[in-house]
Order: sequence, then structure tokens, then C-alpha cells
Amino acid sequence: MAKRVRANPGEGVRLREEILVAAEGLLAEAGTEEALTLRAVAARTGVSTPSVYMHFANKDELIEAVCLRSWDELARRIRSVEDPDPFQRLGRCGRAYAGFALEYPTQYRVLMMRPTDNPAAHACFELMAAAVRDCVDAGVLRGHPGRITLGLWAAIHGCVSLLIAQPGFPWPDVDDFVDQVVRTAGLGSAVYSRVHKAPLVPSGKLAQTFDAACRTIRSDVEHTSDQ
Amino acid sequence: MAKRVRANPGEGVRLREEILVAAEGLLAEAGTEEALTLRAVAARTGVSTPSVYMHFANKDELIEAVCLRSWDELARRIRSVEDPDPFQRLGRCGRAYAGFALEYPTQYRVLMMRPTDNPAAHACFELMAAAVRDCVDAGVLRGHPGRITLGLWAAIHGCVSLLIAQPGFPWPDVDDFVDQVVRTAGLGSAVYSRVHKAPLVPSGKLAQTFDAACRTIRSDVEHTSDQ
DNA sequence: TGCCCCAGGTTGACACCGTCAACCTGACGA
DNA sequence: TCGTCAGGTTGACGGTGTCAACCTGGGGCA
Repeated sequence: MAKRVRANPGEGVRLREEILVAAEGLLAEAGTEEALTLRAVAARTGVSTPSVYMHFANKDELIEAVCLRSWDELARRIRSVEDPDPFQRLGRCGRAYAGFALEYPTQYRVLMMRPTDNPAAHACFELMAAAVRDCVDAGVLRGHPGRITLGLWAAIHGCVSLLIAQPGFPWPDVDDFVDQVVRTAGLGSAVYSRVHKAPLVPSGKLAQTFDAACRTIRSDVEHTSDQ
Repeated sequence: MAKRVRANPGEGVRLREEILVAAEGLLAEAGTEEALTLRAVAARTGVSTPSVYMHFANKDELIEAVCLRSWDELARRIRSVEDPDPFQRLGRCGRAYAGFALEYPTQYRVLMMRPTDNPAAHACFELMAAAVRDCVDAGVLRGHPGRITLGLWAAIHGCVSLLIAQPGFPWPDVDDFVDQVVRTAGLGSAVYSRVHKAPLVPSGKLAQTFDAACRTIRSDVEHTSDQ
């Protein structure tokens, strides 16, 4: 372990940054929140354990700070999604969300496990809500954008959090599964927003209606669509 | 703390049971997995700490055993769902799942957070898959039942796990939200299973198609359906 | 009847954890 | 030149999971 040169007054923030990086790395390697030790963080930073308390009130606040960075990264990804068609764009946002979660599984896990009430998280939700609002404006979705966003969020979060938490499960191809959930949630929201809580016709008649509607939804006619 | 009478040979299983009950209670009260202490479990059972190791190899195995019981309870609830219409029954199964999760939030959290590969969990999935299969047989859903079940599972799990993990969030009415997610997932699966990965028509045309289809889906005609 | 065995525990200890009070140290302003 | 104070370090405390060693009393067997 290399000798650390003591920081000059005013430069203490540098150590804070190094600690954050070390914690981020350890969290990714260790896997779970409690596997991340203050002692390990301090050792990796090349500093004594209580030094962490110079910059973070306790372990929880350190983890909170790590999470904050993750929210920013997630927002960055969602913001970078582009597509001329609003409904397609909403789908891409969902896939971007899933991509982030699966790329940083541990961070995502920690992120969603603790009650979060910070501006960065709020911003993420607002980005999704804005994409939904565009779909409402285009007429493809109807109803309250916030409510619809919650539904989509639930579906995608459920998808990735299961993939992360149950790696031993015989999942299908990950991209396929994410795609399925994103499309199902989107199409389902479109239908639900028009049906709402109305009692549904029996299954037999539903089948006919779906068959007819989906012939129109598919943009090009496939000759072998049943399987 | 009352004196414990020592168990006779062969009666050791009784203590195992008492420990499980104590752990279950503490988990529900404490909230999180790491708040559940072996010392607390032992104290509540009226026994010394290392006695727990007579019946469970370590803390993890104790928690595993607690989880196993929860899976059984979940299966019991799903099994008790009845409805003549298969699509309606599927929805009720989803609501039963959510009801369990929200009634035992801590157990559910622990349950889903750890990789589970036990028969009880498998049985729960199979029950859901059977309900889906009935819908496929009735024609209201199409495609591979296992895949569809995964999608529904993801949606409902996401819904309840967000409700549990983010109690501070300004959620709408819980029952309403669960209902929304269940219906959205069901309707979405029906549409997705017919559209699959086909490229979709633009949002404008989608809106018209959905409007037309959903007029048929609603069993009775409302005169004020827009809002 | 008396002996011993062993299931069913208990005692005491270990290493590790988060946390904190007390202490050190070197650069900088007066 | 000297005090001050930001930026650390040392050593300790209580709590945790875990384990080796020990106790103990009821039942099988002579």
C-alpha cells in the first residue's frame, strides 16, 4: 500500500471522491450492501477506517452518495434516447432503463431497495413521464400520464429485478425477455387506458376481438404469424 | 424468561419449530434481513445462541427455512382462487399474489431477494403457468405459456416490490394500482402474443386501432368514457 | 441396580463489523 | 515564532456470526 500524502487544507474533497470510487468498485465486486465494509473501503483508498467519517456521517450516508451517482447515470441514459415516433421512443426508454439495471446490477439493487427521495431519482421519473406524455399527446395512450408511467415502471423494474435476483432461473434470452416486457407493458397500457375498470367481455369474445385488432396493428402482413 | 425444560431425545425437532416461529416474528417486526439477529431469535425462544446451530447450519439456512414457509402460504393463496372465466381467473391470481406480498412485505422482500431454487417456489410458478395455459386453451392468450407467465410475474412483482421498497412515494390507492398493473399485464400479453416482434404501425394509426378494438372489448357501452 | 453413552443443550472465546473519543501533525495566518 | 485548525491516526467499545469445548440428564444395557 503506497504512502498517502496528506491533503492540504481545502483539498479534503479529493479524498471524498476517492472513497466514493472505492465504495462503488467494492459494491460492484462484493455484490450486496452489507458485503461492502467501511474497513475495506478505507483500505482500498489507502487510508485508516475512521477517516471515512471525515466525509460521510456513517455507512448509510456513504451508500446513499454512491446511489446518487447511479441515479445521475440512469438519467443520462434515458435522456440520450431518441426516436421520431413517441410510442417507439417510450419503448426505447424502457430498454435503456433495463440496460442500465443489467449493466450495474448491484447498484440497481441497492438503489431500488432503499427508500429514495432525492432530486436525481425524481428527475428519472419525470423523464419517463415526459415520454409517456408525448404518447398521450399523440393519442396512442390515454389517461393520466403519471399513472401510466407508474405501471410501465413497475413492469420494467419487475423484469430486471427478477433477472438480477434470480440468476439461476432458466430465463429466456435476456434481450428477448426485456423486449417482451417492454412491449407488453406499452401495448397493455394503451388498451388499459381505453378499457379502464370496465367489465370485460368473456374470454371467447376477447379472443376474436384481439385477433381482429392485431391484424391491423401489425404494419406488414405476415403469412406465417401463428406459432 | 421462563426456564426451558430440556427436550427428551427425539424431541429436538420441537425446538426447531419454536426457532422458526421466533425468526418469522422477528423478521416481520425488524423489517430487514440483517436486523434479524441469531441472538434475538435465541432469546425469544428462551435458549442460548449456539443452540440455533443444533438445527440450522447457519443464519442463512435459518432464513431459507423461514422463506420456505412463505412460499407454501403463497401457493395456498393462489390455489384457492376460483373463477369460471379463465382470463378473469388469471387476473384474480395476480391480485392474490399481490395481496400476499403486501400482507407480508418483509417476508416477500427476503423471499425474492435471494436466489431461490426450492420445490415450493417452483410450485407457485407452475400454478400461475397453469392459469395462463387455461387462457391459451380458451384462445384469449396465444404463444408459449411459460414465456407469458414470466411477463405477468415480472409486472406484478415489480408493482408490489416498488410499493414495499418505496413507501414514501406518493402512490395512488394501492388496490387501484395493483388492479391497473394486473389488467395492463393481462391485456398487454394478449396483444403482444398476437403482435410479437412485428414492427408496429406509427402512433397515429395505433391510436385509431386501439380505439376501435376497445369499444368491442368493453362489455357494456359507456356514454362518458373519455377522461 | 448401576453404569455409560450420547442427544441436547451451555459457556466462553474469536474475528469482524460500525462507530467514536482522544490524540497527532504539518501547513498557514498573525 | 507561535497558535490554530483541517485532515487525518490510534485504540477502544459494544454487537454480530460462528465454533470448540464442556456439561447433563434420560434411556439402553450388563
